[in-house]
Parts: sequence; structure tokens; C-alpha cells
Amino acid sequence: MKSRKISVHIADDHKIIIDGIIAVLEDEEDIDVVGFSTDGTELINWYKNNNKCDVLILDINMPEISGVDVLYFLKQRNLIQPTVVLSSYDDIKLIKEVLKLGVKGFIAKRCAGKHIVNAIRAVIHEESYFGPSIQELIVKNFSNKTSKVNNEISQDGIHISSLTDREIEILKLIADQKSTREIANALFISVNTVETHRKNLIKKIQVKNVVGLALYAVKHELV
Amino acid sequence: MKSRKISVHIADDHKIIIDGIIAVLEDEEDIDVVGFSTDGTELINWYKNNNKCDVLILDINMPEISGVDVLYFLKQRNLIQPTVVLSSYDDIKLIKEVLKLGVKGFIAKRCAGKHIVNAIRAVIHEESYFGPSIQELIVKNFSNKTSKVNNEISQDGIHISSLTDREIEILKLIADQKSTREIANALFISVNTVETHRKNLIKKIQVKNVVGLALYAVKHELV
DNA sequence: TGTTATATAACGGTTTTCCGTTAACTAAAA
DNA sequence: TTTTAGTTAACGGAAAACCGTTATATAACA
Repeated sequence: MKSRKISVHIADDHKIIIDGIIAVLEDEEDIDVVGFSTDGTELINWYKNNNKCDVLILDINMPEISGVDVLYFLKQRNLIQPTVVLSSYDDIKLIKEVLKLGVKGFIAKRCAGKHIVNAIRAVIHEESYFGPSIQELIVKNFSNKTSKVNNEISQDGIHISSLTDREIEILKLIADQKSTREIANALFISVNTVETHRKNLIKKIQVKNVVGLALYAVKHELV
Repeated sequence: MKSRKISVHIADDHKIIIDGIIAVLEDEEDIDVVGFSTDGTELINWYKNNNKCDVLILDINMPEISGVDVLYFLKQRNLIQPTVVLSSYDDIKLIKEVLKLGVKGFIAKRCAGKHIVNAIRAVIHEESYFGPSIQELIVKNFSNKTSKVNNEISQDGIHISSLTDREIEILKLIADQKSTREIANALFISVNTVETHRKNLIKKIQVKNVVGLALYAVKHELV
């Protein structure tokens, strides 16, 4: 009656995390780590070489080619498969994006290792698994849906989900060292409009200046 | 003839890394993980409660109280002990700083897990252990000591070691969203001087504006 | 003893950011 | 159908950042 082991590929730019996850999974008899990648390019090449696994453990924040980029690559080739996404920070927008890409597992890195095991077992059966902090976030997001306090400050600062798409777009460009004029030209809007957006961002995020915006962008992995 | 196990405490704000290291160390019969902390405050409290371990595995980049802060705390209380420092980025200034604080082990997180085991075995015997990339960096730093190309651009951008202490000090304050006037007041120097430093920083680091400086500061864990 | 690196400071001019406020248009939601 | 959220836009004034350049003092180094 014993079925085949679950094969897992791990992608993370920190080798130490890969080794850690491998070590955690070694204790699980039904799970087998069949490969790993330390950046997005490596992972994509792994797929291009027709390698396969049952579950992909995917870090979002990798240099050059990010985890999200990899997911878009997989979607393009109809290779989307059971995946557990790892992220340093909770970000409801990111969760929504990877959810749309068919990802069912989502875990913050600060969570304990056992959650990875749970997540693997869940996604292999097409079930969803969210780490504890993510669950909270989703619940909060749903309950806030109709409330008017969406833009108010929570105990740990404003959440990125309260920024509009346009604001995030402009925030990214600011964090890319673009001046207001450059942003205006890039988006075909007025300099005044960009200034308004910047002003609103500074107010919403509650920082002092563009430096604060850049730090926020880094923290939420927008750069 | 068999001696006591080496007791280890692990401090890292990513629980998943802690669990990973624990799993890696589980395979080692002579090493025992006796505790862990997910931030600097927790770790300091652990020491305040008179807990002890043979080797401390210490992540540098933790929120609120950083690994370096913890080392200063330990130094103040003459509690400096065999320590392996973990860092996401190589930074010769950081290495020098922790070396001065008595740290003998230094590993980049991108390194494989086995290096941690090697490092633990080294520092417990008062020997030094540097991960592969760190070794390279140290060698490069020594060979560059007398050369004049110290400030030139390497393939992956300028290295933090080419910034002076004062520049790093000012860079930190800029990344802390302080204005030029605020920095001048804080350091009891002229606004003009701070502007000169900022200008030099932008030129040296090859960025466009303060946003670029902030990003650089984050990348090199100065914030 | 020159040479170099570092920290300090000044200055005039330009550009950009910052701040408050107002307002029009649109699409979606109550 | 009003209300709300989001995007767009404008304006005037203050503050800050940016840029090139120059210059002095000091300490360390060759």
C-alpha cells in the first residue's frame, strides 16, 4: 500500500536555508529532496532540462530572477505545479498575486520549520496551506474589506495592502532612484500628479521623505 | 574518554533558519542545541537569566537589537564567548568590527550548512573559521592594502570598505531619514560639511540620490 | 619630506522635494 | 442614487538636495 515518496525541489538564494529545509525534511520518511537552486535562473534551467518534482519550495526574494518571475515562466509553459512559497515578509498583494498563479502554499520565513512539512503535504493534495501569520493577515484582510479603517495605522505600521496599484507603481520608481520628472515621463502623467502621489505615500506610510519610502519598498520586497 | 557535548544557542530572526540549523546540527553527535532566540532582546534576556552555552550562533541582521549590539552587550559584561556570526552579505568593515569584539567565526548565509558545523568545532577551540566567500574577501582586502585601486569600481559595485568611518556614520543617518540639517546638528559639524559628505557618498557609491544611498545602506545592513 | 587620505568648510546656482490645499473626473460600492 | 476610492491635476512657497569647485588642517604614510 505504500506509495512513492513526495519529491521536492527547493529554491532559495540562501544556501543555508536550503540545507536547513533539507535537514528538516530528512526526518520525514515520505518526502524526498530531489534538487535545489540558489537562484531563479538555475531553477528555470532545471525545468528547461525537463526535470520534475512533486512540490516546489520557492523563495520569492531572489536576485535577478525572483520567485514571482519563475512562477510566470512556469505559467507560460503550463508547468504550474504544487508550490510552497517562502517570503520574508507578509504582503497581501503578493499573496494575491501568487494565488492567481495557482500557488496553494504560503509560509513566512519566520515560521517554524514544521510548517513546511505541513504545507508540502497540503499542496500535494491540491489543498491550501498558509502559515499562521499569513492566516491572520488573510482574515484581517477579509474583515477589513467593508470597514472604513483600512487606511489607519496598525500596531506594526501601515500594511502595503492599503496602497493602491498606482501608488505601488510610483513607489517602485521612486525606490529605483527616479526623479519626479522621470516618473511623470515614464507614466505619461503630470509632474504635479506624481508629486501628489509621493505626498500621499509619505503620509500613508508615515515616513519623513523619499528615503523612508525607499526603505519601505525594500522591506516589502518591491525592489 | 568521551567529553561533554558542545552546547549551542542560535539567534536569528528567521525561525526557519533556526530550525534548519537545528536540523543540520542534529546529525552531529557532539553538538547539542540548548536554546534559541528570534531577536536580540530575547537573546540578551537569555544571558541575563544566567543561561550559558559553549558556542553562540549569531545573526547580525536582526530588528531592534542587532547581532553587533548583542556583542557589545556581552563585551560590557565580560561575557564574550566562542561565537559564529551569520550575515547575509560580506562586509569587511563588519568582519573587522566583530573580530575586534572577539568573534572568531564568520559565515555568509549563502554558504552550505556544513560550514556551521566546521565553524562551531573551530571556535570552541579558540580557532578562527571563515566561510569560503569571507576568506576570499579577506585575502582580497589584504592584497589591496597597499594598492591604489582601493576606491575603484569592482565588477559588483564599490565595496563598503572604501567608505570612511565618517562617511558610514553619515550614511547611516541619511538612511535613518535625517535631513542634512539634522545630521549637522547631531554631529556638531556644519551643514556644508554634511553636504560635502553626502556628495562624496553619491559619487563613491555611484548612485543618483539619497534613495540610492538608502538602498546601499540596507544592502550592507547599516540600518 | 613630500604625498595621500580624511574631515572640515564655504558658496552660488539649479533642481527637486516637501507641504497644504483644492478640485475635477471616473468607476465601483452602498 | 448618493457615497466613496482612486487617479488625475494645479499652485505657491519653503526647505532640502544636488552640483562643481575650492580650500584648510591634520594625521599617517612612503
